[in-house]
Amino acid sequence: MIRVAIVDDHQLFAETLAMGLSTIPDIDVAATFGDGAELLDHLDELSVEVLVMDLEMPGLSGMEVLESAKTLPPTLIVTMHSSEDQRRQATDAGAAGFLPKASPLVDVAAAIRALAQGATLPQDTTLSEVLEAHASPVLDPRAAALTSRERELLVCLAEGTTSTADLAHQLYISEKTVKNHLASIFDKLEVADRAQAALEAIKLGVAPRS
Amino acid sequence: MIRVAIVDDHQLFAETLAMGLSTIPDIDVAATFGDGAELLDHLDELSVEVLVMDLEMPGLSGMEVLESAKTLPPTLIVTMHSSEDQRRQATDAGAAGFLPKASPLVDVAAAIRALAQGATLPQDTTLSEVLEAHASPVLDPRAAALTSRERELLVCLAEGTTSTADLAHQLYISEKTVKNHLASIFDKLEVADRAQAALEAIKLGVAPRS
DNA sequence: ACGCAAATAGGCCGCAAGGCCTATGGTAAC
DNA sequence: GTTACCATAGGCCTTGCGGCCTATTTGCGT
Repeated sequence: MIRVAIVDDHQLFAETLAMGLSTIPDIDVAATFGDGAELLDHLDELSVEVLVMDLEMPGLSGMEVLESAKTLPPTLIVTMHSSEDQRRQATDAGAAGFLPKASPLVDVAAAIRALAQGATLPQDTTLSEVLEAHASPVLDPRAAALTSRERELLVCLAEGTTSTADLAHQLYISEKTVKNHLASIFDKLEVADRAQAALEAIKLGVAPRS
Repeated sequence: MIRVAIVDDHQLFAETLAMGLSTIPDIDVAATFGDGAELLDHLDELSVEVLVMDLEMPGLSGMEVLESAKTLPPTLIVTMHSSEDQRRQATDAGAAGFLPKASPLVDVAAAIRALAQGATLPQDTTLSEVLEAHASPVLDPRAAALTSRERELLVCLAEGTTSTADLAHQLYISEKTVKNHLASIFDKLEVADRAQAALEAIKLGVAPRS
């Protein structure tokens, strides 16, 4: 779980980005702030691993935060007007990555993973390679232990197919096999029943959030 | 379920706004588009009830869309630089509402509900009253039939407390009562067991999405 | 060639879950 | 003051779930 803080003066953007990132199973949004001053007031208490910040902000701007604070976590700049100048300025000031707000969410997630591992984002054409290398979420060890068939079953479960008979029909296997798979799922996810398994599958990103 | 389309050239914003709005139980995001031309190409097929659009866009801007298209659904403008001029221009061109991107998500949701009912957002101080009037989601009739105690039980369920005994302890009631509540929940939500009830509770917004 | 894990399938058993019924005290509506 | 609904609680019964075994076939790695 990578702990992230978001700093952006547009509340709607900050809020929805927080929600979007929260749905990614290996990213946890610890807090969101409206400007740099707020951030610096609370950063110590939060043990944040990666910072996601806008440059344009009222009060303390992102640029000023980068320049003033010495001990920031690796910081990803996500900004609207991404000129070459800004980019250079920001990286000179200590930003570990720089993405335009036109990027898709998966790229932001990939960038966060890269920064969490101590990497910095290149500004040249190798950027897309770095992002692709970190494209897939780091699965929880419990979820990683699941076999492909167990994952299929979990998806059905999380979509509301809960009875043994229905699961058997939907997967073209016998009821006995369904129960076997379920038993090993319960074991691996450390849960007691179908209900908990379905909820856990969604939390871990194994099944989609409808 | 209010069907909404989002138009914004900043993919990250459009994507996360779509996710954020999707988590609101009475709002359904039918599609997102990157500029006005894309929107106009597909709008007919989608039967969208409310449009959420940025003004600043490459290609066909929001302003141009408002002026060119005659038969748009009620349109909410969500923009970054909200000057009085822009606001007047947009409403003159047919926008039914205007909010800055600094607004919280709940306000956007409230505005969408207002527009879906045919209202237009006022620009004066009565705006907050209108938003407050539409602040709470229009609950699914099935969820609306639940009693307060049944909702409490569903929240526990959706958070992973699935056994009768645990539920009884957590709510300070007997196991028998838990089963009674569950039975009426199954009846009202039209589900068969605890697993489906937990999933449905999250879908309907009765229980939080952790 | 061998071993290991996954996917399939079955048997057996005990307990919990879900269906269906009655009942009582409290409270809000009319 | 009567009606209606909610929250509480219990009994009874059947089915299905989950726990614990064994077993066969397939495929992958070495």
